[in-house]
Amino acid sequence: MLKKKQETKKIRLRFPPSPTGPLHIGNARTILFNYLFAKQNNGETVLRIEDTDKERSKLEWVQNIIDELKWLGIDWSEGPDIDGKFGPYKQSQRTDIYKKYLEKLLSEKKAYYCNCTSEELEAKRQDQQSRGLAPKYDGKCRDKNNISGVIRFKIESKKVKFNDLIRGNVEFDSGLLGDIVIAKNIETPLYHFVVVVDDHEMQISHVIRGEDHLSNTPKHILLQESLGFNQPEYAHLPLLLNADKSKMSKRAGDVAVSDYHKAGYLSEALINFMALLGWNPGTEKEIFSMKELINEFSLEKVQKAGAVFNTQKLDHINGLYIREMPAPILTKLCLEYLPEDHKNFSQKTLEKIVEVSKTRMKKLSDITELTNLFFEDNLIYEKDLLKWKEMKDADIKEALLLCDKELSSAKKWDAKNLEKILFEASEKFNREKGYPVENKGYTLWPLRVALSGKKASPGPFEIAEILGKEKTLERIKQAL
RNA sequence: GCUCCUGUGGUGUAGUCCGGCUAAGCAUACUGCCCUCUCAAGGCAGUGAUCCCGGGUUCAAAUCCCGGCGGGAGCACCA
Repeated sequence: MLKKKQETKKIRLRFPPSPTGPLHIGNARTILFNYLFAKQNNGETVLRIEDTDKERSKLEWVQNIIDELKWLGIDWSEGPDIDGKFGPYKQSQRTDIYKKYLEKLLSEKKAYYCNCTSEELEAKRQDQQSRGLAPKYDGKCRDKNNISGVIRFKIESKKVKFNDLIRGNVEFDSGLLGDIVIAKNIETPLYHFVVVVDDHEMQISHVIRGEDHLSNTPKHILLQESLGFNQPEYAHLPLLLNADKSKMSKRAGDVAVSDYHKAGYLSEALINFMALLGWNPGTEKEIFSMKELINEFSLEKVQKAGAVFNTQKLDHINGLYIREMPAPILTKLCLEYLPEDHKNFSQKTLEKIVEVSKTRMKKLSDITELTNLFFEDNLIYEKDLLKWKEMKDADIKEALLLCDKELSSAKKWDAKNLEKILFEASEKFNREKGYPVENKGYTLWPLRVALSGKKASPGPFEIAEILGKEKTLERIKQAL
């Protein structure tokens, strides 16, 4: 039945962020689902900036939203940056359109001016709540014929039913609502009103939004009915939750896409992870490119319960993408997390550094800590760290001396050859000292610590190859 | 308080519509083993869910019905 409607009607989705802050991760996920649904159905997408709240909306946030969406690989067919046939795409520039409909409602007596004071309203609200009633406007100004004040929309008391593509049939009693304010004045319409007008004007076919809007839907439907608009299809996505299961937008921590961007998450990984929050393909596959998501996404497979945003899983997926990434590209992305003097290193060397470190990375920013050993002139570490198991200090020294000697005469300076040389040295050393022959730790551990200054690092051969002969021998001497 | 949505291991989820094939699959996290000079990565294994609870229907229920309880969201001259 859904199919039939779609055949006759063009699929048009909208991305409606509000520029009162940076692009929120929950918002980004909602937009992603809109995007996937649109792309899959060959539909069009509209980026609509919901900036009717002049106090809180800022231009810089509009830019942040556009930048981060593009970074994520989400594009749109119409929007404030590229325009389109249903523009303008910032609500703050659409006042005339809203005004027209506002006047229509007013003249048809479907809306009216109200000049109750906020103190008065607040008192009534308190009273209603204390009596166990849902707080709602009592309709005092309904028939007063005021000519100024806020504009209220007359909500008729009835059962409002609609079909949600994810939740099925949903029913609300609009009698519990009370007349809602749809505009502060004729020039300043409010959210519920503009959203309904714009969705109609922009010919939006499907409204896919967060579950927090589920109980707002009857207001929108009533408004549509009064205005004579068609009703779009609705789908309400489960909310993104904090670890304590509260709504994620109410968290103070990292909730902006730009936070994750800066921390070094890859856009592909973030997209993959976000898609899995509330959706699954019904198979055991869980690594998806955007292209695959577009093919395999379906609203029917969207979960109904809220999904906790689990950073551990994000880290895992991100690590996976990092490991899969070709060295040149990964290196380029890592550049900004490397110290300034990385410019003294050749592209080839930087690639090697990244290559030997990438299995340890969860995020791009990890590269800083993981690779500082390659960029520092003098390593600072406790001499004790050089000791493998219960080795004697004298033996550590001897092991390092041996490494120094063998490496000094190495002809081919690459990891593979160095490994061969050092394995032989290790065997020789263990035999002389009476250590277990196969345990290479007696030489390799002191060597690796001498080269890295860390208890965990890439192997000594890789490090040596990257450092080069001169620097390698220098570090060994410093450790002695 | 009222309304609506929702409820499978710590987390994301499969299975729920069309009851039995799985006393619950996968992934993550955690633990251990293997690999190994270390840490990762990789391979293997394990801990962890009486499927929110209580009734009912049935030969049989995570799956159907009823009643509770828990969680969340919304009830703005914010969006």
